[in-house]
Amino acid sequence: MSIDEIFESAMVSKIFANREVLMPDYIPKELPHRESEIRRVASVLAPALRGERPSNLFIYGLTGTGKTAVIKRVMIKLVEAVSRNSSRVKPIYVNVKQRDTPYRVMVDLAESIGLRVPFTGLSTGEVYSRFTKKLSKMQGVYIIVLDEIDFLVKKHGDDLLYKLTRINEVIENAKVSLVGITNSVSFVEELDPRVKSSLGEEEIVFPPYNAEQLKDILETRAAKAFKPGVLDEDVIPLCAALAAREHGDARRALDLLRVSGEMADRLGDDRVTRRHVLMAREEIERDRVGEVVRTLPLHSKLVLASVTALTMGGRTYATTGEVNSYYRELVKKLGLESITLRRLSGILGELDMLGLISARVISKGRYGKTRIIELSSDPEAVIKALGDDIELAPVIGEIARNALGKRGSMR
DNA sequence: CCTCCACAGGAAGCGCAGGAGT
DNA sequence: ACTCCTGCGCTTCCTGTGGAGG
Repeated sequence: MSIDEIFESAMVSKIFANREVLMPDYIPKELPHRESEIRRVASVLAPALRGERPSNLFIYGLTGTGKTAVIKRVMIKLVEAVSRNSSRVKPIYVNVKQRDTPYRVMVDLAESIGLRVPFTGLSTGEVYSRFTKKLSKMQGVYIIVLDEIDFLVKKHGDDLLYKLTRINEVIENAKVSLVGITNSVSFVEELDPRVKSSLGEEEIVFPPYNAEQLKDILETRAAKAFKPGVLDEDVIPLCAALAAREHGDARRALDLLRVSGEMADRLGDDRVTRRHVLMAREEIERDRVGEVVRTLPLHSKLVLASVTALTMGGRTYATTGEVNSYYRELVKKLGLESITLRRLSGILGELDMLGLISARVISKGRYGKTRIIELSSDPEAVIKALGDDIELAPVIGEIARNALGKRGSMR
């Protein structure tokens, strides 16, 4: 295929009419099965149009239940209403998971009102006071949305949150209300009671979608995204069913549908079939694993490599102690300094949170307490991603060969 | 019923890089 | 040039603990 042909075929898809509609950051006009949530959010924020401060709002719901889409949709509508109305409302959206330190969140907030702040070098307090100073001189209602706020609190406490809930006492003209969005319901219990009561003036819970509802969502999007008649009839139900298994995550369902389409496109097929969905599912998993693994620090990679090596072949799990001794051998081979057991234990916890491994603590009575560690992602994807790190090449090669050997002997 | 293993996981703090202000 | 700030990966020191074996 010539370059021209590649570009040509990339421009005219046989499958997609408008792929954008399936992208994670696309905010649709219609959000099926979220009508009542939209109404509630809108009615909480509506006082902003009269120049009053809306109540602070807390939104709970698992990932992919439409929290972000709903709040963004309402904000868009709010801004539209404002331009007709002449009052001044400014929504500020920060995804805390991507900016997961108090400092970076403050930087985002500051930048959103037109302050220029360095990404390091100042104290958080300094950025905060510049922020309030500027805000004092401004007019209007500011709605600060902190998405996935639990990540910030879990790692750095609720200090910043506490300050933000009290910001109205400090500033003069502008009014600020907060919208907190969280995936974890239990997280609220860990908050300072003052923060809890202030932030939870209004609360809305987003229930997960069931397979039927996911189907509706996929169908409305698919109607815009795909050319007519390219989807096999069992594609959407399959995407919906697979995502419903993952606690009704709409984002996963949409990803699956989009990647299925991309698969068909890439293979030059005219229709999207069940087969493409199954391929898409694997590809998504590989991508996720690859990306997470690649950004890991060196010793985390080594720990992961140890877990992988130990859990391949006959063994299904390893204990912390086993991982530690394997890890120390790897380190020795590479001529590096090893980390302590305490740190290794912490890394295992982190890898667990990232979903690369699954670890649960058990007691073996007389023989102590330990973690039972399993690899919860595709070993080949992990090895491949680890192999991209040149520093690890010598040891990964051996582990990979070992894995292939063991699999071969099992056949 | 008590012990004691093999760790879990909290707390504090260190050294470094990147950067601001003075 | 100097001090002070942050995040990050890490260490040191520590207390806590489920349950098999005595």
